[in-house]
Amino acid sequence: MSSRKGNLHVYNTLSGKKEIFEPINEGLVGLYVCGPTVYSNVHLGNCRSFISFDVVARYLRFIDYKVRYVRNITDVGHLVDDADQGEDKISKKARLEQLEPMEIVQEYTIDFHKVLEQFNNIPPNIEPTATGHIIEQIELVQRIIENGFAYETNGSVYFDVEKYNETHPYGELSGRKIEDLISNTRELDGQSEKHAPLDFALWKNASDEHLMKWPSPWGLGFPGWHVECSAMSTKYLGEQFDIHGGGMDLKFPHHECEIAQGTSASGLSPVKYWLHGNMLTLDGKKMSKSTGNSILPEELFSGDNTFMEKAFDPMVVRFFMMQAHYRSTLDFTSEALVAAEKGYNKLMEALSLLEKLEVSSESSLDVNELINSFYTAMDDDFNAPILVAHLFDAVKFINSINDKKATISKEDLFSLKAAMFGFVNIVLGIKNVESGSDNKLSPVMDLVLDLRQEARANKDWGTSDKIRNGLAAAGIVVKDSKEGSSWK
RNA sequence: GGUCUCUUGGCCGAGUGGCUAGGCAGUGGUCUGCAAAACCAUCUACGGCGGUUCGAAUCCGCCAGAGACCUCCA
Repeated sequence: MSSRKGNLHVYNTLSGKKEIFEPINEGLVGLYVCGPTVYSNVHLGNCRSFISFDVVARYLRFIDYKVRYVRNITDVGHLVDDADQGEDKISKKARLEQLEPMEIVQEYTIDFHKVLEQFNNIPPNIEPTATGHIIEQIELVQRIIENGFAYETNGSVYFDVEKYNETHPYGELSGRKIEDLISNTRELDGQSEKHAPLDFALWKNASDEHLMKWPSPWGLGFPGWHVECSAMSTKYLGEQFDIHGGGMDLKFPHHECEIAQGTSASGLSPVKYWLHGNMLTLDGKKMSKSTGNSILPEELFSGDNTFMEKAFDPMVVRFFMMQAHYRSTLDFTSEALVAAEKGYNKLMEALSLLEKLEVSSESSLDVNELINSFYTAMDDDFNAPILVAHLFDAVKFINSINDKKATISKEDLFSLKAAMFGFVNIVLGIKNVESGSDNKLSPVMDLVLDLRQEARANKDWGTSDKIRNGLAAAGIVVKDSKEGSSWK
């Protein structure tokens, strides 16, 4: 499997094209993904991003890389819009609810973990918090000042963008030119402290009413908007690491600033491959909490929402997301979810059928070629939708074998089982939702189906159909085949 | 206003110069006591106009529409 490593190509936002993936240290991958700000429940759009990068981490490991996956928890609020007078988002909510800021942080961190677990995401190896790395952030700011790329004003420290731009291209990630940025700058609070409107805060002086603040060489304050990711990625992955992921909406200014901070601190561009996931849309518009155009995972799983006509299992939602490429927007509609649910069930059916197939001396299809297509799909910038398409090729093949219209050899069945399990469960992270087949129900069902079978043998269709319809009403589907009846 | 991206069949969604994407839905058939499932076959495409090319959904230009970023946001 390790021979697969050289084939992976990833789309690097920095270069604007697909590049062959070659880690800085052979066999090892440093992966950093921007985590959530824990001042409210994560919505589905946030989840998509974390699920996308979960698949990235999973596939890298699947092809035998040792991955250190770091994803931060932003528990220091970032500045909000002008109306909030630069007030910290987390402390604002804390005062509104008469709670300690860390109480809020705790509540939503737990929620975040719970939701991602429902989506079957694998936790990152390190999940550092911003408040736990204030010292590292201060040290980073100091280094940037020492290198001449930042200055202090009234207890706040700002990054000197124009100075940086003299030697490094500010805007290289998001494809912006500094002249355009300057001409488009809006008047924002605190601008009078800056030498130039484009400069951004590395450290902010805290007002008296500010709840979250720490001592620093520049007085009491709190870290600026972008330093935490730079400080923590450097600490755990080094001054230069392989992959940095995040949503498209973080490209500018957040990731642009991270590049500027990292480069001005160490002299090295911090990230080799920048990967950006696209937005989840609802009614064709970006899912966003602030516009009310969002849905919480819980609401989706319970069906308690105004957008969807029914409830959907987390695994169905995850499968739905896998049918779209991570760099494309994905529109969330009830109709599309229903379709995905059916496709998901079909895939799961085939997977369990794999355990019962009869083998032949030869295979009527090139199984190695089929399995190879799974790898090829994922090697092409984690193209999960293509992988899913090939998985359905396999589904068709499996069903045909079951119908005695195709054959598979013992060796090929072994390989196919391993590959299907590997790509569906391990790579895509999709597991089978157990449907009522618990210990107590099972013998009861055996008895019921046995009775029905007797009725059918007597051509007592009335009784037979009554049983089937009754079970259907209870959500249990009975399927008859030549070998007997089964249920789920 | 600036920068960028997108527009694929009933729905979702891949593909980026010639070769079936796939899922769901539809239609016809096989199987079945009838269903369901499955299998086989089949239908509905590349926003509009022009250009490059032997050939374009795919490259170029213009037009229309949508979206993202420019401000915390995955």
